[in-house]
Amino acid sequence: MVTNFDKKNFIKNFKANCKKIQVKNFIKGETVTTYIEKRNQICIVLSGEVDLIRYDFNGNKTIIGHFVENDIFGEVFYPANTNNELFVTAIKKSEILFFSYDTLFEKCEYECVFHKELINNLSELFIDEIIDLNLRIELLTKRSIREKLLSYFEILSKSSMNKVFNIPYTYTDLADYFSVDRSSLMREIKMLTDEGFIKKEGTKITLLY
Amino acid sequence: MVTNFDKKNFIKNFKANCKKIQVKNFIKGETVTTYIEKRNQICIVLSGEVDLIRYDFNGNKTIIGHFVENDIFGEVFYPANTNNELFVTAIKKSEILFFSYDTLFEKCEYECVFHKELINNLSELFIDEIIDLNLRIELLTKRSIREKLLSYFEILSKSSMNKVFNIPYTYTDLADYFSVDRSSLMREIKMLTDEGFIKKEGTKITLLY
DNA sequence: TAAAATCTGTTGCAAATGCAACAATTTTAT
DNA sequence: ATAAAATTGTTGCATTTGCAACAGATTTTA
Repeated sequence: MVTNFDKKNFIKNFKANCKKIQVKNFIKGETVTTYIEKRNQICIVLSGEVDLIRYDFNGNKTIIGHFVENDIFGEVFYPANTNNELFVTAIKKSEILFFSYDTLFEKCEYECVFHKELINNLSELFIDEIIDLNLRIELLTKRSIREKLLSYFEILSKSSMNKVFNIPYTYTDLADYFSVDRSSLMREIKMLTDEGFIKKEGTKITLLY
Repeated sequence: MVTNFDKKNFIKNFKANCKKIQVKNFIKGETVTTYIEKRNQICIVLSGEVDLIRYDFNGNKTIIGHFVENDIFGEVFYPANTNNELFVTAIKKSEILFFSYDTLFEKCEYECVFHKELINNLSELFIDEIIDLNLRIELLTKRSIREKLLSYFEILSKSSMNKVFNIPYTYTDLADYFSVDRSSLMREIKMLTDEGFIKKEGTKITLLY
């Protein structure tokens, strides 16, 4: 985090105060939204988890983004001109906040002081989102599955300040996050294990170097 | 763009009005900045072009980001815990605006009305950055070089509203943008040409379908 | 404008990755 | 609690991609 700003508390206030927003609940499997150009929708995950899914022309599914509590997503952030069908599905029971970016900077009917604060804090959410995306790019640009894995493990290890940590995804999802074949990912993990770089128990990984 | 907001004009005003910023000039090859954790620096390209470069442990160079006029970049946007050396180099004569994100929301000593506007517009810059990053991820997650090329061509074609368009990079840089081997990229382009999908004259591409 | 540097185009071969398929295990839903 | 669904682990083989190397073209610099 950039500042000491309390994201969670901000979102709670946001929800309580601003009349320009909607909050909806979704059960697992439900479609939260589809990305429709020019709607300028922004969403924030209040609880639960959602995936941003792409189906390409031959029906292949790719998870483009994975959003958890306090993450921000929406069609505003997505480039136009990519002719993919994009939609967001709840992968567990989720509570999502919706608003239109366009109306956000309009004067609030209650002239609330809250608005200025809100806009400031929105920047923090944006920055967090940019950081997440840069992290993903950092990994995606690594040239081999091995390099991707080692970089990713490095990050997990550093952020938990421990040589032992848990991968927060299933291996199936991790393969998708790296955009590589699952069996190739498993093979590489096996090699890293056999070569003594890591120890693996389920999704619990221990760095041995 | 999300709104009718005039980014260029905003930056000009920003430069003229706000005392919390610095503007510096760089010649080709000069280092603009290095990413140092916790400095919370944000930069905007006023003119010219800069590359965000990563050198990994075995000295391989990767262009992580390419920023042109009005693009925003900086250490604030970059995940901590990645132990890479990151720095930004001017690839041509460039004028760069610097400020610290932390001081941005502090009261301006001149109490300028400009500040509120500035913060609003900063969001637009952030959103543009997020869109760029999502576009890059969209391409990076395509599973083959062929798919990457076709998606990219599709985007260039749509945004120029023409079957004929120019790739705004050298092929060397394009390979790096896709994070693939240059000769493999050239090979795939040759195959697309031979199979009659595209016509190629230098970096000018014509879609034949 | 000549020399240096970079970029393009190409290839053969090696290495990495993807694909398909399946059994075993674990998780989720009824 | 049990059936259904999803995930894991594995392999052989096909395909894609990377690597190295080089000559020719183009661009940049002095």
